[in-house]
Amino acid sequence: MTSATPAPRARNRPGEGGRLRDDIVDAADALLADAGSAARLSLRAIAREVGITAPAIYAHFTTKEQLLSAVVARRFAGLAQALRDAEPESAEPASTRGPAEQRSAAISTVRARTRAYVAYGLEHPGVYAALFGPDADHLGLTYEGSPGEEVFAALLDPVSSALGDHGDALAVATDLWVAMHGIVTLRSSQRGFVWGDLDAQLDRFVSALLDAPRTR
Amino acid sequence: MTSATPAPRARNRPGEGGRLRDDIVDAADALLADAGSAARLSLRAIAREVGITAPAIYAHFTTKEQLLSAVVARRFAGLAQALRDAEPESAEPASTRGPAEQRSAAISTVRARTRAYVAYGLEHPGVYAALFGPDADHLGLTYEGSPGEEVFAALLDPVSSALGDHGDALAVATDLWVAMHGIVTLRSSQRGFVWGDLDAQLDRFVSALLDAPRTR
DNA sequence: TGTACATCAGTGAACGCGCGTTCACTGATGTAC
DNA sequence: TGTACATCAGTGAACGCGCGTTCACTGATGTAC
Repeated sequence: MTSATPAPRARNRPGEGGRLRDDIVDAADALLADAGSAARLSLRAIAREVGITAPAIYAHFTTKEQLLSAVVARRFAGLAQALRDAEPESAEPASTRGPAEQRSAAISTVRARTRAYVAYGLEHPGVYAALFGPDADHLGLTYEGSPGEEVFAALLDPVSSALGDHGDALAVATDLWVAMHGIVTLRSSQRGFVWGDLDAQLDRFVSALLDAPRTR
Repeated sequence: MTSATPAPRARNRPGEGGRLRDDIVDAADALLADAGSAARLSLRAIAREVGITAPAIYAHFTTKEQLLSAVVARRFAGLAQALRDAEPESAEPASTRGPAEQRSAAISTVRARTRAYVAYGLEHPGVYAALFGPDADHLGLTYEGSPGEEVFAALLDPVSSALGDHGDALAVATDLWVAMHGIVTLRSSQRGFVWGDLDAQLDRFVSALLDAPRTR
């Protein structure tokens, strides 16, 4: 990770300057993962991490904000992928399913994705804060609509499957998002509090909000 | 509130320098309420707001952190008081109550206090972030235990009354806190999201977590 | 009622810091002859 | 195989900024005689 003495960087060959761009984003991402928040992330620190002087960054990003946007966009995509990749522990074959089995499979997917979301947030609070924290909207991110939309969709889909016509899937998914966000940020900032078991807490929310029996 | 041209301040008389201390805390509090976060709050800005030079602050606070702690401590007390003051809309006389009435009264208190908490947070996101945000623990606040403890107690008490022996009051109160925190912070930072009705959302959480019938 | 004095609330200049950003430049590399 | 040259990735110095904090001081006030 970060070394006290920055490694001097071998200069790229002409035509390969683009490589530096990736290295810069990588370094910014690594620092963001270590540091507490995007606000504490300075261009100069990123340059130090890469082994470069700060002005060299301007060949690839016209502004600090633009660089941060690149980092955050990549992380958003990564989080959405992590949710989609999260599989329920005991996935059964999709065939020979009645409606009840389908509902319970969808609930398992919800559980798996909420666990993935919370794990992602708790592992790197600084990254999470950059995505969903107080200054998230100042980063100039412009997806279609809200930047968290792809992530939210990965939650809304299985909730819809689980509820079918019986319930307001949008409201339930929103409530789940709120609960997960609360878990990640409060557990990160209130280290002194006596938090119970994480999975049990998540499970309480999923069960209560989806009217499902608890698994633990 | 803040004026562009700071009002020149009349010098306190000898022996009355202590007055400045209160004015400084008031100004810092006002700026915190306006600004987004404590990190953006500078000693010099506070001094400007009071109509004083920055070094004058050091007569009353040895450090910026100590000043912020004073502000935050006062706000914590204010939030706890706001919760305790929150009364259910239709409070009935305490006499002639059976167990069922007592439970429903306790649930009403829970509803009232959660509404008060969320209202407090949404009205002043900067203040709220200073109390419960990512950097809250760096403020050097030392109550007995965690600084939010008095606030948490104001929530735990009615939850305990509502549940009696049937349920884990600590877990439910914790979940409610998490949900409220999620509501406040996500609604503050994700302004672009289509949030539904606030009271309805809060109500869903209270009902789901306390196994109570929904009121709306 | 008048003067000398001590108190002390608050000032003004200065410090060193890290920041984002600009600018003119250097010097290793690949290419053309 | 050797030399001149153009490219361009990255450097180094400098800018103005606001910050927290320090220090020696000023000058209005209340008090003692």
